[in-house]
Amino acid sequence: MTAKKDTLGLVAGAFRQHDHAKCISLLMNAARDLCTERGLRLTPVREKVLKLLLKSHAPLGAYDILSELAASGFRAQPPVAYRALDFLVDNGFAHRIEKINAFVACSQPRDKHSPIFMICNDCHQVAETSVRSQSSSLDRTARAIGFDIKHTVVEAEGLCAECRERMPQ
Amino acid sequence: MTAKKDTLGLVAGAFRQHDHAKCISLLMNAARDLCTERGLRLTPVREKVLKLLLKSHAPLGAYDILSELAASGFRAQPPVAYRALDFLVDNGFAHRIEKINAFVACSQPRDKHSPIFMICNDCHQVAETSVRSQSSSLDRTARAIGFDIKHTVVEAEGLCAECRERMPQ
DNA sequence: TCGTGTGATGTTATACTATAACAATATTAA
DNA sequence: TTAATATTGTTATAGTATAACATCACACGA
Ligand SMILES: [Zn+2]
Ligand SMILES: [Zn+2]
Ligand SMILES: [Zn+2]
Ligand SMILES: [Zn+2]
Repeated sequence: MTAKKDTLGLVAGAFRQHDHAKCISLLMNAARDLCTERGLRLTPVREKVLKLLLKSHAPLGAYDILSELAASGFRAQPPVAYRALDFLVDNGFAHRIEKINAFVACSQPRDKHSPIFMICNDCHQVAETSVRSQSSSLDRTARAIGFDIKHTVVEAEGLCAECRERMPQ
Repeated sequence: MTAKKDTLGLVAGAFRQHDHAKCISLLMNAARDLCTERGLRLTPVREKVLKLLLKSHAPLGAYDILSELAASGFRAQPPVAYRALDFLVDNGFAHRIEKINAFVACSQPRDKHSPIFMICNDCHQVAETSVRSQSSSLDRTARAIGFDIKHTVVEAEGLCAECRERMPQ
């Protein structure tokens, strides 16, 4: 019960009322600052892709991004999108969602974390939460068998609370 | 500490010494029995695909399976492999591993479960474990935000104990 | 300032993964 | 038997991702 409070604190914007304009500018600024701090280059195409990901909390496929880049006057061959996405993912500004071959902006780019995604099959929005703890089944099992985890994928698909309430019956 | 014992009990064959011939025949028989019990048809192509998946604990891509089907005289258009795999996955005889677009035979086809995969980047074997409990971070978070989970993807990639020991230095 | 090395982008081509659509056949049940 | 249903055969195409190599931009020491 007390744990839930903490967990809730980590729930990203999607599925929750929030000031999304503020959400966007906050994350955009965070990215700019982090790049400066770390000597990374947030080039025009990289910045544009991050902006596209931040526009909503719905995940975008690489080819969705490619179309939008083209519409904005960028070069639009697949490697352009994939390279920008690789940069954003490698540096923690975005995550790849394996289940749906899509990408979302990270909601906590400052903290190293293992993201957990809840993918709503109805509204197609995605909520990001994360675990910093070593208490997940995954970590416990890995330790038990001596497996050294480099990266984790934790995703759930189903219905978000809002869509469930809106459901017939 | 006591929990680890239970967790270990769920670890599948891969990464552990085991009688793999027995492992294969056990799972093959389980599939045949379950199909009989449930009125499912383990047709030749479906049985062949399951055999291919059971041959090792390494995951196979759909097109790997397609080649092997062709080599065994089966028709070899993509839908043939995908349909057989869909049947096996839908009925719990195999799982899809999202991170690597590949398939493995399930190691506990009798029990409904949410599988967890540990994918070794060196030997490319995969160990399946599972959680029946509602105690994972995923379940706790889902309950906290009212998200209704239909399916989960939990995968870790890294190095298995054996490969880590074999590593230079 | 000029090279020079590094990283980033441009571009073509291709590889890999998956499904739509419809025809043909086999199985099951009325 | 016949009709409904499930499975398989086949062609074509959609969707996702990367290899390879050319060119360009920028940082930094000479
Ligand atoms: Zn927002
Ligand atoms: Zn994140
Ligand atoms: Zn085995
Ligand atoms: Zn399983």
